[in-house]
Amino acid sequence: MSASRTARERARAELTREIKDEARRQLAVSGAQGLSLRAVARELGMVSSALYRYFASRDELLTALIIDAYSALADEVEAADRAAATAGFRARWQAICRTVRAWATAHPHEYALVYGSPVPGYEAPEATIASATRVPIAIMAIARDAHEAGALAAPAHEDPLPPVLTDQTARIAAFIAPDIPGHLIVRGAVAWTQLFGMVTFELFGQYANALDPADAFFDHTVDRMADLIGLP
Amino acid sequence: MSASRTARERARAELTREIKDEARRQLAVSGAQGLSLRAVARELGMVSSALYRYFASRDELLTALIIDAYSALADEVEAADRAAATAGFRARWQAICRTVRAWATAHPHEYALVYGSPVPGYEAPEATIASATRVPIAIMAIARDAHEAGALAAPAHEDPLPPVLTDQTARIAAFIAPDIPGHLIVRGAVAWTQLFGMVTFELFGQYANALDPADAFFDHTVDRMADLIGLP
DNA sequence: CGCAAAGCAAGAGCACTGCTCTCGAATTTG
DNA sequence: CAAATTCGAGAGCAGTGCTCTTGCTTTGCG
Repeated sequence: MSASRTARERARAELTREIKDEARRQLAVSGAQGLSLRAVARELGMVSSALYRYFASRDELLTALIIDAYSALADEVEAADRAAATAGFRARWQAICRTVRAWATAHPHEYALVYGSPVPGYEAPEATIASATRVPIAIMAIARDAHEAGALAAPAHEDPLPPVLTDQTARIAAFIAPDIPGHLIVRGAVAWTQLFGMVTFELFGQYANALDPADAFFDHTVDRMADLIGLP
Repeated sequence: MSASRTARERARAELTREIKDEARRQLAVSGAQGLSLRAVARELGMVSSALYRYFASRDELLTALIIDAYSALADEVEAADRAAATAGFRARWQAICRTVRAWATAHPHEYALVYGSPVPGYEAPEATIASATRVPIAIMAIARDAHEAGALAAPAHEDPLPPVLTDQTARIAAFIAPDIPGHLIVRGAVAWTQLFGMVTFELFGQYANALDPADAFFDHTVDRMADLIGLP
């Protein structure tokens, strides 16, 4: 039954994996532009048309790679967060930042695939969202934990948020912990944006000839953002 | 002389412009992926090989479009900065931010071309740098002007910078005004990164279903960054 | 003015791409 | 065992970037 089903299905699952692996390999070499279905098939010793039994189109293959990339990054980020759990809130935030940057540096083309320009004219399918939100959720979770522990420093400046932002942060808070104040969500979003803004700028060359190498600026700003959130 | 030279050269310049215009039009519709030399040539009523007299390759056409995009954005940003000159330092910063966001929203594919993933495996040629630095320079100039006017609020936190960062900020300051303190350059770079991080996240869909529409978050964070720099 | 030199568009052609369709062979299911 | 499904192979279509050769036009110099 399950063994008989695996006969074909297992071969299918394995080939699907091999296709993605080979595609990832090509991606790392030539980027999303250079990803050729025919080349993938050639490398796997099959003919190009056979590949369409596994992925209906090039875009579908890319979507699969996008989901995998989001998941791979989130796996590492969550693991780093857990590993730093006992070292304090600021250490968790620093661990997440370092992990994001290291992963992006190690897999620049995969990073570009998910955080760079959307590749064709296609919309990111719903399936990518769940994986994409894991990193910002991990960041917000630090803010929540610090808030619940009463460890957050008093913010410098607390004007009331505009109504739209109050609604949006409340809806976000509902996913993390309902009692997080809106201001804290906003500060988390700023830190999240700053983190990926830095990694993107560094990877895409905007810091060239000025803040490159960006290690010092990165570490300094990570601490700045921890201050902004109010982490001890 | 100059009139005879224009006979051919003017035709050449005009055709070069028409090619770029048509390419920009295609870019706006189908993105960088969909930019086809053959389609551009077809639309202009010429044969594809003739196009190679004007641009040696597709990448060279893209590079030309990149430089134009940087310049177009910088033109608008500098104009907005000048227009807000009398309204104060914070108003200048806000004007720049609004202009960047508006331009990016109006020209998403051109924005993606310059601030998204580097398109092929190609390095941004030196020629792009001059145009690319105009926006960050405009931002740093606000910090410089506010500093020289003695209008900056005292920063919250002033640990000495690490040596690498001191060197880098000193080298940047040399292009703006030598007496700007390193901390101020760093804060300007944070604000600059945040600005483009927000625009990129918004345009590429990372705020979808959470901070979208991002108007309120954007305006709020712009003010937050003005606070960070210390603008009155 | 006339003629060589340079600039130009056109066309054919190469090697490649994503994708479709059909056809036999293998495998799973009833 | 037979029917139904799944699969790989191959041919083929329309399109791509890019090269090279062939003539024509414009330019600049003697």
